[in-house]
Amino acid sequence: MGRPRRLDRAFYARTATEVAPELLNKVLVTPNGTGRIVEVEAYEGADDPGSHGFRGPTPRTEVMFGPPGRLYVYFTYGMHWCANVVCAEPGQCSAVLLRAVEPLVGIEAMRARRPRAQRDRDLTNGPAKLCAALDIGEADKGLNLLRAERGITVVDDGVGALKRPERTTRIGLSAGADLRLRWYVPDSPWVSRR
DNA sequence: ACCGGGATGTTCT
DNA sequence: GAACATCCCGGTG
Repeated sequence: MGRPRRLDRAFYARTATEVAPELLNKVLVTPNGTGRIVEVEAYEGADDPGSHGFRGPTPRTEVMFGPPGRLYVYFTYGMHWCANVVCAEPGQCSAVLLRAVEPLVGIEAMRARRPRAQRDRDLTNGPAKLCAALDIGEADKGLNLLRAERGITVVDDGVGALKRPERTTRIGLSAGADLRLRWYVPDSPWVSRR
């Protein structure tokens, strides 16, 4: 296992549907902690009624239409931040929602930022939970993962891709609920749900 | 275990 | 005014 390597532009410059399963087992790095990605969902553009970009770019979603390797961060339900990795070439809409990570570094600080979590497995097993645990929010909108802007990036630490990731429909949608664009690490206790 | 509802504010119709 | 890529809590079985 070599030194951790930052994911590059070529990795992200494909459709989210291609990138998403390959993001499993990669490591999300922030100044506030790190976690292994164990659950993701792909969101495409015009073909995907579940995507925020389905009806074209808006001030909120323009990051998803921009260059790959940026962070699309959005605010939802009046309370929660969620984070996506932007994929594909500029002009296309494609992004991968980070739904769950396994804490690796900084778990004590994550406990402090998630005081309601009774068990460690509840710290980061949801898209808004992991953003709270790692303090990802408004300030991180559009940041460049390729340059580790604000200290945030995704690295490959050599663990390797999953041979057989579990694949299901996405969670929490009405439109596009039939598309099977969710992947997770089988048997991981850190996944949001089975 | 499952289920229902409240919190909370931005975005879009 | 409705919907929302969510989370948390309190009910019941």
